[in-house]
Amino acid sequence: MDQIARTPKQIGDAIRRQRRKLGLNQTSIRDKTKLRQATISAVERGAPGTQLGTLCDILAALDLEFVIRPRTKAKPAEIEDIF
Amino acid sequence: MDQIARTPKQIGDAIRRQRRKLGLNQTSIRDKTKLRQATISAVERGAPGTQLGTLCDILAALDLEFVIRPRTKAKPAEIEDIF
DNA sequence: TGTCAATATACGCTTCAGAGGATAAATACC
DNA sequence: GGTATTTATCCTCTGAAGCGTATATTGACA
Repeated sequence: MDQIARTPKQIGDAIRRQRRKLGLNQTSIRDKTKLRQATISAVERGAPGTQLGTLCDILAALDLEFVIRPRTKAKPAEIEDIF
Repeated sequence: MDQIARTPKQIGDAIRRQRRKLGLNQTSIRDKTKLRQATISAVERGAPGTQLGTLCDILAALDLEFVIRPRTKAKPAEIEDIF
């Protein structure tokens, strides 16, 4: 359930997964935050230029949080989007 | 040991803590990445405009990773820098 | 296959991150 | 206190994020 994320792409994926799990669309996230639907889209697609504030706003809207920890020996199965 | 982080400030703090734990200074992170020392400084100080790519580069240099998970009921002790 | 919802892109605009480069201010250490 | 190291801040410039708005594309489903 917890998602390991080391790249913008993995972070975007984890966000999209959780959003869908909550049965929400990008527009509803836009309403919960002050972000545009286009911005949500960019984040989920892994835009590396996404700003930290933007990301934190989205996480809050999805009731998610970051945990920062030393890297684990990656079981490949847990890191799903190397490419 | 794992750090909960919900804001740019908390993320910056966790990074700084780990960097120091590893006995590194900002200049050595600059050498491991292609970032300027001034940029490392800004990230650790919690600049909300920090870009995701920048952040991931720093995490990699410190051998850290993100985990994204549903928010836990915060024990205040674990969330140390609300202000 | 046609239609509506959902997501991805586009244009123009403003703002700001991070670059190079340099220096001030703080911290540590003798 | 004096000095060296480390971290914060400043200047200018370029690139791009996110904005508003609008539209194209994709996806879901009857």
